[in-house]
Amino acid sequence: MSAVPAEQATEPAAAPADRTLRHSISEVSARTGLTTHTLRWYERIGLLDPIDRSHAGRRLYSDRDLERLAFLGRLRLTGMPVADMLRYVELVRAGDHTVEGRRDLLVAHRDEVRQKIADLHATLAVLDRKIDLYSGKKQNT
Amino acid sequence: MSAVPAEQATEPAAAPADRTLRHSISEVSARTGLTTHTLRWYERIGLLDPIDRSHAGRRLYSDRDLERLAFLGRLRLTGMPVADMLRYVELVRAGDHTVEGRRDLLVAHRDEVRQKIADLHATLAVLDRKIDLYSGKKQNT
DNA sequence: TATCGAGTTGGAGTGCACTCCAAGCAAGCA
DNA sequence: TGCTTGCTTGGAGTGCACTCCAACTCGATA
Repeated sequence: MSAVPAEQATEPAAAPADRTLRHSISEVSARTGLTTHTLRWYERIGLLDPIDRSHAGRRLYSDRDLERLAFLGRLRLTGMPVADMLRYVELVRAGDHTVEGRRDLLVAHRDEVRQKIADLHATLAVLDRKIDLYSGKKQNT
Repeated sequence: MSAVPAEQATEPAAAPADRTLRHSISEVSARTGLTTHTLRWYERIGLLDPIDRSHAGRRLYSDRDLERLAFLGRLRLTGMPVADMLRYVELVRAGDHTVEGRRDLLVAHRDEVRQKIADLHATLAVLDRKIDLYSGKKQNT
C-alpha cells in the first residue's frame, strides 16, 4: 500500500470484490503468529499503515495488510531489527523514487541472511560431531 | 575443563607445554569477538569456570578456556539462550553421568538450527524475488 | 436486560543480554 | 617519581522488542 499512488480511504462500489474481505485482529494473530499486542504495537510505531476500523472502532485487516505483514514477518523472523523494517516501510510510503533505497536495504539484509545461513551450517557441523561423540562414547567439554 | 577430573590449579613441571600458554582478556576478546564485558559477565554467571588469575589478579585464559568459549560462542551465535547454555555447562560440570542430558540438549538445539536454516532459505527466496522486481521495474509493497 | 467475549486505548512493566560506571591497583616507561 | 595503560570489582544502567494492565465499549446471546 501507498506505493501504488491514489488509493486512500473510500472506494465504495464497482471494485472487483478482491480486497473486500476483512479480518479481525485475532484472526490475523492466528495467521501470522504475531500476538495481538504485537500487531497493535506495529501499527502504533508506524510499521503498518493505520488499519481500517469497523464503525465500532475494531480493526479490520485487509488481505493487503496480511501480505504486508507476511513480508514484515519474514524480515523480522530472519533478524532484521524493527528500526530497519520501519525504514523500509517509510521508503515504500514515500513513493516510487525510493525503489533504489529499498532494494539496497533488502540486498543488505539478504547478505546478512546468507551470513546467518553460513554460521548456522558451521554450527550444525560442530553439533553433529559433538552429538556423535555423546552418542558413542563418554567425552569431555 | 571439569569434565576431565583432577586438573585444578598448579602443575608445575614436566607438562607437555601444551596448555601452558595464557591469554589476557583483551586477547580473548579479540579472538572470540566477545567484549571484555561479556567475558567477565559469562564468568560471573557461571558460564565459564573461574578463570585463573595472575599474581596481580588478572585473568589468564588457557587454550582450553578458549575452546570452551569457541563452542559457547557458536551456541550463542545460533540463538541458544544464555540460560540454556548455562544448563549445558552445568551438566558438563556435573560429570559423565550427564552425557545423555547434554546430548538431548544439543539435539534440541540442532533441530532449532535446522528450522532457522529453513526459515532463512525461504526468506532468501522472497528477497531474491523482490530484489529482482526492484531492479527491473517499479513495483509496490 | 444482564452479561459475556472480543475488542479498544495510553502508558507502564518485563526479560534478555549485555554494557557501562566509578574507584582502585599493578606494571612498564619517561 | 609520576603518568599511562590495562586490568580489577560490584552494582547500576541500557536497548530492544515486546507484553501486560486497567478501564472502557460494543455486539451478540440467554
